[in-house]
This record gives sequence, C-alpha cells and structure tokens, in this order.
Amino acid sequence: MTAVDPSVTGKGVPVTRRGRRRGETTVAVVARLAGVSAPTVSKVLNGHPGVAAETRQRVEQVLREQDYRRPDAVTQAPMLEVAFQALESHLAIEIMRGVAQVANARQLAVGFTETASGPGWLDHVLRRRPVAVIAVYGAAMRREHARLAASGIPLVALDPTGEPVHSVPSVGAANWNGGLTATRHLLELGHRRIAMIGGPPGFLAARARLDGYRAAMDAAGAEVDPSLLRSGTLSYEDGLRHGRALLALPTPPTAVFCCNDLLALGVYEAARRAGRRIPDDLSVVGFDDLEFARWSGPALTTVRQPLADMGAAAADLALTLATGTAPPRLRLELATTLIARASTAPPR
Amino acid sequence: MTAVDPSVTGKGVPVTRRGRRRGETTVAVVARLAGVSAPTVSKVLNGHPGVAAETRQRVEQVLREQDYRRPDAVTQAPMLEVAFQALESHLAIEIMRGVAQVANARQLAVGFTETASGPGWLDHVLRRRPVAVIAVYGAAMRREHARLAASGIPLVALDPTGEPVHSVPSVGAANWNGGLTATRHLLELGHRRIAMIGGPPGFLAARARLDGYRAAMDAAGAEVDPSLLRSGTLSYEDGLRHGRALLALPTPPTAVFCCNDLLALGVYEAARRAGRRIPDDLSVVGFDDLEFARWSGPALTTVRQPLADMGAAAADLALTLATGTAPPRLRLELATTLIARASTAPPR
DNA sequence: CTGAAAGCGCTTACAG
DNA sequence: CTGAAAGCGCTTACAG
Repeated sequence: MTAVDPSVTGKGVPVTRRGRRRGETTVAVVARLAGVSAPTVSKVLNGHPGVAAETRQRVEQVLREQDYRRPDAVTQAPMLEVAFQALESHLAIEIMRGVAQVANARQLAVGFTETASGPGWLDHVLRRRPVAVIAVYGAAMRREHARLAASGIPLVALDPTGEPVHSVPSVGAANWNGGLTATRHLLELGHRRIAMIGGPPGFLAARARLDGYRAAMDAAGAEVDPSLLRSGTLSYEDGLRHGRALLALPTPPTAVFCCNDLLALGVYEAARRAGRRIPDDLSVVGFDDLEFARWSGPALTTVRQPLADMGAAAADLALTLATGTAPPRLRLELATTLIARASTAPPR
Repeated sequence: MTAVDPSVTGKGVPVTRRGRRRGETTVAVVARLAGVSAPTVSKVLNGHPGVAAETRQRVEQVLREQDYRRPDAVTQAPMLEVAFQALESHLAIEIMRGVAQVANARQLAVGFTETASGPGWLDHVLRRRPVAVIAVYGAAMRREHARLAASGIPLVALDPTGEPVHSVPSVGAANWNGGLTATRHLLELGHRRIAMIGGPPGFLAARARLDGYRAAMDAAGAEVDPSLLRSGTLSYEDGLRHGRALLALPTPPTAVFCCNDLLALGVYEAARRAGRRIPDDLSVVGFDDLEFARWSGPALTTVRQPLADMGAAAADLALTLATGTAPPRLRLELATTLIARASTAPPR
C-alpha cells in the first residue's frame, strides 16, 4: 500500500497539486477560454444533462484544443494497446516483440486484447485510455474505428492482409514483391514447372503473392499450368492435401511456392509420404520465415516478412499519431527478403 | 476528449465525490483509525520522507485493512500483469493464451512486460496497479517480490523451472514424471542404449527430467552409460552439436531423450547429416510439445507441458489471492503427458 | 441553462 | 516527526 506515484515523487518533475503537472490544463482554464464557469465544464466532461448543445460544443472544442486530461489520467502509466483477433496466430509473438521494443524505449506499457473474446473488448480498451491502438489482422472494424476516433485515440492497422481498411493508417509487407522474388529464385535454379499453393480468396495479401508469382513466370516466359495452381486455408493440413495432389499428377511439378510456411511444412510431409526428397526431387519455398522455418528438415527457403519490424513501425506510427503530429506516410509497406536455405535446388 | 468516466455516469452506481464510491475508505478515515492526521497518511501513500518508521507501519496496516484505493484507481480498468524475462521464449505465446482466457472471462485486461527491458519495469507495473502479477520463468526476484508485497499486490510464479522461489505461490509442470514417462516409452519399445541431452546445471526442471530418466532406467535395469549423458543450453544448436557427438560414438545410442523440443530438432538435423533416419535408425523424444513439434518431419514424439493450462491456473491462483481469499494450494504442479508421434519406433 | 457557493479528497508549505 | 492551515481541482446542490 505504499502507492508511490513517480509522477509526484520522482525525477524532479514539477508538480503543483495531486497528480497534475505544472502548466497542464485545468477545468478552470478551460472554463475561462470557453467563456463559461467551471461547473459547466464539469458537466460537459461527465456527460451530465443541463448544458445547451451550443455551449457543450464550445466547451468540447476547447477541451480538445487544450488537450485537457483528467488528473487521474496523469497517474496512469501511458499505454499502447495491441488488439489481436486471436492469439492463435503464429505471427503474434514476433509482432509483439517489435511493438514492445518501441514501447519500452519510450517508457510505455503495452496491453493486449483478443477481439475474438467478445464485442465488449473495445469498452475495456477505452477504459484503459491507451495513447493509441494497433489492430493486427483486421481486428478493428469500421464501428470500432469510429468509436476510437470519437475518443481521440489513433488507430493503426497492422495488416499482413494488405487490405485497405477504411483509410486507417497501416503497416504491411511487400507481398507482391515477395511472390516475385520467390518464383524468380526457383526459375533461376532452372525450374519451369512451378506450382503455387495460394491462400483463401478474400485474403488480399495471398492474392498479391500469387500475382507476383504470375509476373515472374510471365517475365521468364514460363507457362503456368492451371493444374499447378491450388488454394485453400493457410494451414499445415491444406499443405499436406495439396502437396499430395500435386505429387500425384501425371507430370508433377519440380518446385512449389507456398503462400506461407505452414503450407510448406505440409508439403514436406506430403513429399515424405510420397517418398520424394526435398530438395532433390522437389524444391519448396515458403512465406513468413517463422522461427521454425530454419529448424525444419531441410531448413526452409522462404520469404521473410519482417514481423518484428512491422510491429515496431506500427508502434512508431501510432505514437506519432498520438502526439497529434502528421506522420510522413499513412501507409508503410516493409520489404520482404528471400532467405535461401536448403529446401531449394536445381531440378534433376 | 470527452473523457466520460463510466463509474461516475453509468449504471446507477451511487457516487459522492469525484471518482469515489459511497462508503469507500478515504484518507481521513484512515487517518482517524491510525490515530494520525490526513497529511501523514498522504505522505505514507506517496512514499514521502518525514514519517517515523513506526507511524508508517501503523498507517500501512490500516491502509491494507481498509483496502484503501486512490480515487483514480477506481476509474482504471482492473488488470492482470504478466512479466516475462524476455519474449524470446517459445513458451510465451501459449502461456499468454491461457492467461488471457481466464482474464477475459473475468473482464480483466491483461498487460505484459519484458523484465529484460531494464530494472525500471516494476515501477511501471506498480503505476498500473495490477490486481496481481504473474512472473514467468523467474522473472521476478526477491527484491521485486518484496515491493509487490508492500503494495499488497499478489505475485504468482509461473515456473517451468520448478525452482521454489522464496515461498512465492507458483504453478509448474510435472517434470520428473515427464522424464520418467518419456524414458519408459523408449524402454517399452525395446531400447536400452538411451541417451539424454539435458539442460543447463542451474535449471531445476531440467534436473527433474534427468532424474525421471534415471529412475526409469534404473527400474528397467538398464545401464546408464555416462558417455550418453550430455547437457547444454536448451537450443537447436546444442541439439545439433550433441546429436552429432552421440552419433559419432563407437556404439551410438538407439534413442535420445531431449530436455526440450528445440534440442530434439537439432538432433533431427544431426541425424540427417549423418545419414541416419528417424525413427528407423534413431528414436527421438522431446519435451514441451510446442506447436511445431507435430509439423516436424517426422512428427515429434514429445512430453506435453500444458502451457496454456498452466497460464490459466496461474491466472486463477493470482486472482484468488487478489480477492484476499486463501487458495486451496500455493503450489500447483500440472500433469505432463506423453504424445507419441512418428519419431519413435523399436530399435532395429 | 447557467454559475456562485459550498464542499470533498487530497496535497503542500510551514510552524512547532 | 507531526499536524493545523491553506489551497487545489473537481463536483454537487441549488438559486436565479
């Protein structure tokens, strides 16, 4: 119960009264600037009735202009909130790492929420009054965006989908380029019969990767055999399923480009069951570069999405927006890189 | 900037003054009960100097008894804090999942901190006034424990190490049993020459797994060849290193029990390089059952630590302590289970 | 609808 | 080391 508040005791921060730093806007100041009394400001702040609409508006404007904050908001450690649709995502931990790095450097707490837990998640987030919210994977929808905007809390989409979400500032990866690079790598090794296992139809990032694949194939004058184009969920199981189907073809592909690493591991298993060796009988390229990619046997050649960097960039963007500064760019696309390991080789 | 405080406006909660609910303990009440003045209580609350040790103690006792809370604490959404030494841990995300599940069910926010980020992490945590703190992997040390105790915030160790940390309530896994079960599985398949790759010396959980291995070997009357006992860090690299050394022995083992899944994947690579097949030439058992264990080739037989359940149990324990109730047990050890997959078979 | 007055909870500056 | 007094920020009850 010591309840030491560092904003009062520590670091020589000049303090006047409870929890309020010198020079910060008080109700009295707002009242003066709005040409009303302190009680009226108080009513506006607390949403009490008995204030004319026009007066209320004027007061709210001054509150915004002066960046008024309740005294208790000061004692709260400022925090950055990250909303995941579900923690199931294998990408989650790496993203968190990037966000945490930036947040820690700025002495900010990080909170996180699973939006799948129910529709009330935003209420909880709003009560915590984060300085900004990062929504991963389309976790925040239009309605949530509006409520956050109304509270003056900036929202940034961390957005492996590449889907433009109602003009929300966002960070993503260069998916098309990744698809292009992966396919070029296989073409340069001498492959021509290259299959691709894509993602679900609505998933724009998957579409971009596919288009990159097509572009590389076209540029090399390599034919895209429609029977080599498969798509499904981004899961190990679908990798196994499509891998088996591809290897069972009369003329199977000599290489497969997978829309993510999980699919690639499924293809590994399909090859194992079919008695084909990777990379001798089949080259495989993934996408993401999750940690286990380099521990798989053989180590997986894949396209690296810089998830930690993306998290860090999203945090930077969010915190810039939180200060009211206009950031240089509202959409950031981070480069993807091909990581060539042991799952690709020239065809026999 | 509307800053509506739901505790003031909403739900008919009776309110007297700013943010304080009717009947809640005020500084004045505490002062009266402690036989001091309000200013003295204020000094204690804020850790200011100029209070006799004895007086401070008396006041702190009353604060605890009366469950005093700062008025701003009321407006804050209650939160449960999880402290990780580093997010590097592959176990982190699964633990978080379990914690989040319990916390969400009780409408609690979850915050998380990396303690590796610096010695100031506890200050930040204390400012957020979590209802409880869960320290993963010995993240909180004696000093931190004392400060949390002084603030009346319960601490629970989630403790794969099995190390009893200064009588802090904790949740762990049945490591000894896991080691026993894994080794028995190999013995039952007919192996006798079974190697073990253990963890670092200070790591008690690793020691428990090793002891379980020894117990199973002894019970089966199988000799433990000292050259088959190796130890190092719990990394892929050390798995590779020890795996190569073991396979290079004049009489190599027919099976290896690894202290975690990462080591096992390193042994996979060692086998691959030595041209030995798993499980035909070498059986491998891991420990943890991380998600990628079932995606490795062949799918890894391993001892499952129920990390999500452990996170959930730690959260339950923490929240029980937070209500002031004495929990039924202060140390919980969750069962481990052998998951037999494709990396183990009878020796040739 | 508005604000002067009263009052609450807490903190600070300072006298003893 | 302690607390009476003063004061701050905010809210409430109520008069106009």
